[in-house]
Amino acid sequence: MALQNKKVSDAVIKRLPRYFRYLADLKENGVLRISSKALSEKMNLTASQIRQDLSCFGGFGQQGYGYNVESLYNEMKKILGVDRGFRTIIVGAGNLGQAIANHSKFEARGYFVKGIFDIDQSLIGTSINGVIIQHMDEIDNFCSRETIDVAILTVPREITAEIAEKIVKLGIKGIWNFSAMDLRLPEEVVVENVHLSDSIMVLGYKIINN
Amino acid sequence: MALQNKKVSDAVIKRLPRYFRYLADLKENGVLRISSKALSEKMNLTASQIRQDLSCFGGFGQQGYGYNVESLYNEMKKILGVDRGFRTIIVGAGNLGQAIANHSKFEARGYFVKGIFDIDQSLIGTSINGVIIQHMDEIDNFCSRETIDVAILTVPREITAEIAEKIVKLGIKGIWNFSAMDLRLPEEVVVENVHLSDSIMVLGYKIINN
DNA sequence: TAGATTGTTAATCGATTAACAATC
DNA sequence: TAGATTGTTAATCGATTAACAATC
Repeated sequence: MALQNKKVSDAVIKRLPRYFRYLADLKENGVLRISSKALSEKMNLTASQIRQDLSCFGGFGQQGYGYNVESLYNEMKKILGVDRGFRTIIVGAGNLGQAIANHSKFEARGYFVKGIFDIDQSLIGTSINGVIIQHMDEIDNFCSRETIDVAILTVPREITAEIAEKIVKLGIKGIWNFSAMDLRLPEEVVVENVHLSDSIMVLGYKIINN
Repeated sequence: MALQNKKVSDAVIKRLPRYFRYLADLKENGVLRISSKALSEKMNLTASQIRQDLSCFGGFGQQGYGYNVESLYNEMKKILGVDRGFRTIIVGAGNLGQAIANHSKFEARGYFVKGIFDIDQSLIGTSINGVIIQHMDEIDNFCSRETIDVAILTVPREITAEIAEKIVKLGIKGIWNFSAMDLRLPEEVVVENVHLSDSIMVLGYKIINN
């Protein structure tokens, strides 16, 4: 019943969205309860690991019964902040930025796009998903008016570090970084990297060695 | 000097592209040699880990000297198959598929886009980066004419499993999967997932608990 | 009640770090 | 030669798995 007294390990954290996904799916399919054993078969994990993972956050199950899908789903929502929500800006409205802005799934996960920024004059003033693209110089103004939690950085590699530092000063709490570069920022800011070229190279390695 | 006799662990594999990146950078900056110590400081790892990791693939260093940047870079290129190259198709030419097709970086890593497929009639016949978008029904024909190594799946979740199974039959060796779903495929096919919504949710968790 | 299944403690496994002889 | 730094073996740390008493 220990509610996050010990620091939850990165390995566990990385599995949480996956639990969330499977629970959403089960709920969708009208499944009311599930045991760690049954879930482990679906997810290709051990039942033991599932119980260990969940016990980091509380005792959500019941002996002889298993877990109530809906209530575990709701717990996971809370743990991941889906219900809380995150006010988000997208910096860089190129192909990738646009793809993300158009992706409704993120909103369903609690990430609400409040602003989009670019330097391309042909983009500024147009809107994606109801959000008008503004010039990057407006970020400062915008972030002092609005409280923004998350910045999604889809800008060219060369300017990523500079922009990251700028938005950190504006009080942003987390950065979702799509540049193939590791940011070094003060620890009050969380960075989550999506290194796409790293990912595809792992695929390549595994193909060669499969 | 053991050349991949023991299976290289996933933890090591995931770090390889990062080594590649840093080595490319060092080379770019004209650095000729680097010690595990110096590299560890740049990469925020331990020197010990770097030496352990590299020793999975061979003895690339020299006592008292360190590693020759260019030759280690070239080794890494080989290990990751960058020099070898991978013939690639993109299935799904929506925002994300287009973003990837336009991203020159993947070509620099050895991933050459040979075909792009979609079902949207308004896209078919147009081209991205010199590659004409074809109807998805053409995948079979195309893949029997051309040998394709990698398929990048940027299609809606609902049809991902179906398409994955289809292309597996066409002899594809690896799938880069962008759908928030885990594919279960025969083990002769390698799958690398980019679960974007999983990634942003990890960011959210860390923001809440930072 | 009997069977099922939890949460947790202990055992195992694997990955990271430390130490050091070998040697450039 | 002396200093630096490797590759590797051993020690430590952490994550996963197994086992089981508690209990629904």
